Amino acid sequence: MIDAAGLRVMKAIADEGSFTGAANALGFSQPAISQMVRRLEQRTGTILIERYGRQVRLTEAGQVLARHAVAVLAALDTAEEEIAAIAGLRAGRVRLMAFPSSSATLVPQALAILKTRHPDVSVTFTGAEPPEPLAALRRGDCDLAVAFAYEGMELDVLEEDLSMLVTRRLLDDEVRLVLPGTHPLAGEQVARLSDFAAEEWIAGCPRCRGHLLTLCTHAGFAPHVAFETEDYVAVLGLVAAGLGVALVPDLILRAAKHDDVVALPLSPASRRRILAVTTADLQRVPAVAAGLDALCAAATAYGAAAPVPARGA
Amino acid sequence: MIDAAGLRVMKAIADEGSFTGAANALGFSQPAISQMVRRLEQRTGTILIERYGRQVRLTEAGQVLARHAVAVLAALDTAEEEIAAIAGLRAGRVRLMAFPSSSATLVPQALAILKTRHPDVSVTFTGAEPPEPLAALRRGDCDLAVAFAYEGMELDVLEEDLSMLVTRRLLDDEVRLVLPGTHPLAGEQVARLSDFAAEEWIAGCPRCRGHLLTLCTHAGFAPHVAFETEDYVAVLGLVAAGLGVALVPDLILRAAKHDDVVALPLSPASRRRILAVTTADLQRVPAVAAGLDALCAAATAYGAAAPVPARGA
DNA sequence: CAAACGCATAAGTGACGCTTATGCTGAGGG
DNA sequence: CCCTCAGCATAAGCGTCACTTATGCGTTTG
Repeated sequence: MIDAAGLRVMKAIADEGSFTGAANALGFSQPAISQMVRRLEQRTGTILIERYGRQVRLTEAGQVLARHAVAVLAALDTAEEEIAAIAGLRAGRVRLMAFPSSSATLVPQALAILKTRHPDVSVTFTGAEPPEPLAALRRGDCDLAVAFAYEGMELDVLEEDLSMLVTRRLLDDEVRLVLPGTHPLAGEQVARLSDFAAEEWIAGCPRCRGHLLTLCTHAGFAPHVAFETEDYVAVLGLVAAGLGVALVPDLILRAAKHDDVVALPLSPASRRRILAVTTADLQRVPAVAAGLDALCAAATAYGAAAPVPARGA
Repeated sequence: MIDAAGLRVMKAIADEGSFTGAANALGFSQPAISQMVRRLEQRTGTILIERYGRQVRLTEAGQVLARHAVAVLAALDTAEEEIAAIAGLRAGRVRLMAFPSSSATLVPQALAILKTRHPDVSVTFTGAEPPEPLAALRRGDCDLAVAFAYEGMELDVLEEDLSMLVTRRLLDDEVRLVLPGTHPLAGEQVARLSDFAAEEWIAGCPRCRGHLLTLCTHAGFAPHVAFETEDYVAVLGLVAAGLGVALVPDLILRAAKHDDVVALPLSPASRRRILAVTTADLQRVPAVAAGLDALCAAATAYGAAAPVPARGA
């Protein structure tokens, strides 16, 4: 019934004291104001303006409208400003979720970059096991997720479902074989899996374990998995203690170094692909896009840096 | 940029959880909602709604809009309600002004009627000498005025300027000659002015004095005005004390009776016309119209009542 | 796997609201 | 006292905005 335009007109008339003045102030022609007022009057069924001679005055009802106009227009302006702030990255929010082992390296770097670039964007981060980040993304509880996928897996059923989501490739994380420094093959340049068929194996997260099994199957043996833990620091500790060997992604090795272990590139090489995931719509939200960019920047920084040497520093 | 309709749509989507639900709630078709959202999004330059599969969710910006929507729409509703209250006489204001001698009789009666009929309409009354009520009306400081005009005056210059104002005739107030009860002519049925050419005269307000002079001129003499006061109680007191005679309107005699005086009808009769005055626009304001009606009702009540008897009760 | 549900898109159309042009009336000045 | 200016009202014209119906495509559900 009453719209913002009408209120704006009433306020302009109250401020300017005339239809012509209001028209100039609002960038309309004078008849436009006349018509607007008439429409308002017949919509409200009340006379809003008293025409006396060639001056106009607001009636009580007109003053009511003009008074409410300031509140309504102010609220509208506030809303617009908040929207503009979100659009201009002077505000806004990104809710990031990632698998735990990314939390040590890539994510902190990305968060730091984002904070530097856009200090007013608020970021929340939650580490969670797959497929929780993507589930949260689908539920709307998260704006941006970091996921990974082992490449070369024949069975896509093991991969997470990426339908209706958009991904951005962050970096290819080379998987290395970690063995004790005292191991006979610790001096090699590369590691062939078949040479370790008789070893005891230490497996990481469920999907990493699946990847291990797949690779070993290709190499012609079934690994004997002696230990299983999602804590990669523990994995390295176990290896250092000589309790077995493990496949560990390079990204983790950079964060969790261990002096007593050696990490050899695999031959043939195997990588896991690390992806940023969001939805098509959220991708266009400035704060999310900024978060995405920050992740990419952090990833390229890692990619540019030399991979860890085979022998622990 | 953002209008009330857009906010209403955003709020409806937030409440209903779907475009279709919002469309039903607002009485629109579903594509109308789609288009509105798209328009809002390209106007704000921000994505407001995240379409995931066949469900829709508000983005942060969308939530901002929905949140402000409740405030803005509530303010709009409040404004509409206030206007409706004014239109429905559940609120509103009448600022009444009248010449002092009306304050004792007509105006209190009218105010009582108005208060009974519309208890929620707020009335303010100010007594003021002419032409102040009409000046206030022109300035916009008053909504309704009570004025009077002596009829039969050749010179309209003495009357108040009624241009650009609308009037409503309330009642014709007969002017009587007031003389002491002990006066030789106190027993007559009517009074001929020429019989009082030698009397001392007591005059009322300036315009009443003008009227007196006009009437006496017609009667062929120039009155000797011994006293002048705007206080009609004082006039009656002076007459009762035998200090002179006076012309006093019937309306005043009803309020200010005095046992020791006699009020005779004039021959030929003379009346002053009492008018309600307002502007064409204010006439259409419900509260003003109600005030006008109340004045008319009070006036007809007075007209119906028998005029005061010649001899004081 | 089929049906249903929900949003997006396209085309059409009606009406709402702004513009220019003009008239009328009151206010101010010569 | 008349003339001119200023300001609101009205009329006619027209462009555009927004809502409608019809349809398609995708996802979800039985």
